[in-house]
Amino acid sequence: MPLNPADLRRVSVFREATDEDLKLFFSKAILRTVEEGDFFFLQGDPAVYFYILVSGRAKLLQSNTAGQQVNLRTINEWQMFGALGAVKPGAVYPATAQALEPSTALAIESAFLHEALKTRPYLNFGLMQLMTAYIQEMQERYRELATERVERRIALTVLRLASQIGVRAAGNETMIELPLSRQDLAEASGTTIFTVSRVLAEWERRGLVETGRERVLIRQPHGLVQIAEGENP
Amino acid sequence: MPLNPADLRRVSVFREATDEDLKLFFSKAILRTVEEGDFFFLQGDPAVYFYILVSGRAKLLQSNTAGQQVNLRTINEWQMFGALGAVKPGAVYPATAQALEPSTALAIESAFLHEALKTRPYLNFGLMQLMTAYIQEMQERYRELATERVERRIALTVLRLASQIGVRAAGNETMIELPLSRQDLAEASGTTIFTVSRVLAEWERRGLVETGRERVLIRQPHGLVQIAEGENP
DNA sequence: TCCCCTGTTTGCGCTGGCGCAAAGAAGGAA
DNA sequence: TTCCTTCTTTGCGCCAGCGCAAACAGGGGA
Repeated sequence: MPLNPADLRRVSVFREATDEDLKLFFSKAILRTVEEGDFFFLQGDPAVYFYILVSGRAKLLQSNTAGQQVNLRTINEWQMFGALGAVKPGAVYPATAQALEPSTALAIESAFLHEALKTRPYLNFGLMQLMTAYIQEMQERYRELATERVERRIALTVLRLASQIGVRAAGNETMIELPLSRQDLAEASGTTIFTVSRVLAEWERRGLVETGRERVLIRQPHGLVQIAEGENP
Repeated sequence: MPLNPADLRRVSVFREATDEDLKLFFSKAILRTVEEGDFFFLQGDPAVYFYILVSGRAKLLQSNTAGQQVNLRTINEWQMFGALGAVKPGAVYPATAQALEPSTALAIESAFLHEALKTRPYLNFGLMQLMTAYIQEMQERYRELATERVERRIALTVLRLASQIGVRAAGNETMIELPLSRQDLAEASGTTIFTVSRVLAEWERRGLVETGRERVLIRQPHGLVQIAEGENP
């Protein structure tokens, strides 16, 4: 699959870019290929590059000193990640980026984006939009984690991930396929794989989902929405 | 206390502003006074204004449908808040801002900031710095909430708040005074006032803190750091 | 000074969800 | 096909922390 500068326009931040800018950024980009489970960067590394995921899927995670992990977000094709370093030169990545499948990404030096920001208002706006949306998502998730019970949290997480990285199941309008392990869901909803497993098993008994190894198929999105929102489910 | 445009320079975003810009923003500002417990804005209101706290103290909080609250951040003098609306015109406040003490703030129309951003790179940079720092804090807090036990979370919260809004106790270098109720601490650390009360009582027994009505005095910051970081306290 | 309001403490019981261990599937490699 | 690895399930026990209720205390107003 040969990439060309115009592909960059699929990245939200570059939607308004001129063709010249696209060429310029493209010429500065290095293509990096990463195996499933390997890392684009580690929490604490100097944030020299930012990335644009071209193919595959990745996750941003943070670990505490004991090694326990939480998933901060899941990255889809044509999304930017690791861009915080462009704002604060000399910063380190506050999280780790790990490939969920074999993936490729364009790597561009943060310093280059940093310079570009000075003269291109559309970039500033685009980045701020991204950051704003992300802040809002994190605030919501924080509230959910603090106030909601596990089952609801898992439902909210599954629905959120479905809208972000889910794909419609073949031959069906409403069914959504999620290629995530119990571990991934546990880390994304702030619980353990045991609890996720039990909750999904219960949902399967009720016909809401169908589960498999590293896979969740949502059969009745509406049922999950009810659990996620219901007053006393 | 008469305010003048130069005071705006105490706001991080305006540090690099020209004197003319300060005058301009100042001329657009309305001074709002708010009683303790009252609101600058409510979650869901159209984000027409952003604010700069001039005196007092406030908190940003979010509630879920059942009315349970979480504190997102505590706002000190000369900090901006409610500025997300400037990025997305037509947005609503994603959180509620409530005064912790009698407070005053300058209110400026978001649309004005939005326009100003188009021609003033320093504003873009300043705002992004703020947003970046806030994203990192939220990510950390999210991880803490997901992976740490209550006592450690409370210690982390108290230390964080101490650095953000604490004041040195009179006549002592290391002791820090925090004017927060158990309720505030519970909402900021994602637990209940009962648990906060019990934990603080235990710390007081150990001589780490001194507590009072809506007040915590940190006697041994180092002791709290140990709890916050200790492998197996 | 007393009263009232609001915040805090504490005892008690309970349970949601964690954590381990061990067994059970599902793929992949050879 | 068989073996091995990795992921998932399930039973079981347990306890951290929640939630209620009721008593307690501090501070401000009259």
